[in-house]
Amino acid sequence: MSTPPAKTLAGRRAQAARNDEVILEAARAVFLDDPKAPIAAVAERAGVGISALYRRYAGKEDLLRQLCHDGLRRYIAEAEAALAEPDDWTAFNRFLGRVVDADVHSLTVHLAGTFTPTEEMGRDAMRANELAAALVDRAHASGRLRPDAVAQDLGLLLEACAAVRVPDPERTGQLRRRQLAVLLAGLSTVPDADPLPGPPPAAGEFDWRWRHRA
Amino acid sequence: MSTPPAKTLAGRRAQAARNDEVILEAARAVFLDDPKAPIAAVAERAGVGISALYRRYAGKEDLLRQLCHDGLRRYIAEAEAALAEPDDWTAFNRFLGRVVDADVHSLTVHLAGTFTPTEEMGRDAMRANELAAALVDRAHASGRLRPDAVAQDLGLLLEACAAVRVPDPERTGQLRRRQLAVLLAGLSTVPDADPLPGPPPAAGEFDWRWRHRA
DNA sequence: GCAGACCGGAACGATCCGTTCCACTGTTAG
DNA sequence: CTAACAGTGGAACGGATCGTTCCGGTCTGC
Repeated sequence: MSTPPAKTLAGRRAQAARNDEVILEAARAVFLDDPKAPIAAVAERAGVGISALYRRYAGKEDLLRQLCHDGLRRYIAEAEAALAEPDDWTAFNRFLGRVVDADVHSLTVHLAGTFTPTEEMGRDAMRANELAAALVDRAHASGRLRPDAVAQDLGLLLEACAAVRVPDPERTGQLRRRQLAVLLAGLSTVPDADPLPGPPPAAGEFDWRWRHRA
Repeated sequence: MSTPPAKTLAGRRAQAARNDEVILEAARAVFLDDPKAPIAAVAERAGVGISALYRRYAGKEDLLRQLCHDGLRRYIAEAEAALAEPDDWTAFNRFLGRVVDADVHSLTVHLAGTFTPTEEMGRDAMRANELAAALVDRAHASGRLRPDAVAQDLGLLLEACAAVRVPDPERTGQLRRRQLAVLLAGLSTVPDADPLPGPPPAAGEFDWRWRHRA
């Protein structure tokens, strides 16, 4: 037993293990393109049958939840990585660039509400918020972030970038980077700027995604 | 004949005429909230039966098209009104504020693709682009708009604002205004700004909405 | 007072999609 | 070598949704 031929792609077991990844990858691509896509589309994209999906996930909701949780974890990982960066403003900058490039936000936002979140997700979401707030604090400390920007503005910013969409995925990435650059410039300190209008976004105002969805 | 009682709200005719508006208003509200809402939802919101809808529109697609065309006309009207403003930068500013407040973009973007556009809409879309380009030109002339911003950036900007969404519509409006303020600050001229990355959005890159939608 | 505009809403038919089920295949344990 | 079986493809099912049609009823305008 145990890897009879040492080759990495032998046997049914290995094939199955590889399918694990293929399916997740396909699901990510498909649901990123259309959050309401049928499950069959995922199977087709992955080049497997529907059974291969149902063997791994209890149902569509289960798959969606896992996918979304992965996105959340990625977000946290990027935040932690950015916090290791010594320069405050660079950390802030780098973090946003990474998150936008990884398209984490689309997953999180467009999929939230299509499943009932686990408690662990709730905890992770809290941690994500804390990390983001820490990055914003440091950005404020650097003096490069305009004083009336708040942590929740990150949500707005990421949503804005995720909204950019053209048929070609690569081009989409470029345009999102452009959008991000504009937004970052808008959030930067300038001498004679008018203050941002209206009450700033509050803490709970974006968590509604993690709860209902009538 | 002709208005036997001079009152504004008498008779079946008047009721019918009023329904015209009520239905359009309901349709706007419903499809703004969910572009894939069933037609029955519009009828319910309007407080009328389904027949009242089908008496006025050949089908769902017809209603959607009309709704979207109205949005386009509103966009054009706002652009023309803004062009009458003497100060270049103020015109640019005012125009965007109005369009964001009127939520024109949501209609246009989320509904496009759900119907086959008429030729007149194609012409109107062209005119809209010309007017927007004129506003951008004037904004450039004022020296307040950063030189590497192009007309197509308006599309990106409006999309970003429309992406902001919370349950309460009024609050949504406030947050969009905030978003707009950040974006405008980002598009404003500042002395030592880094140039915007990547190739700028090109002319045809957003017209794909007006064509297919597999 | 009657023809018909106008309307409400039930009913229909088509479509779509999540899930189940079963036959099949190559693998692995003994 | 072979009997079990994990793993799979994909057809089929049942439920839900939704656009559209249709019919019976009501009130107006002449």
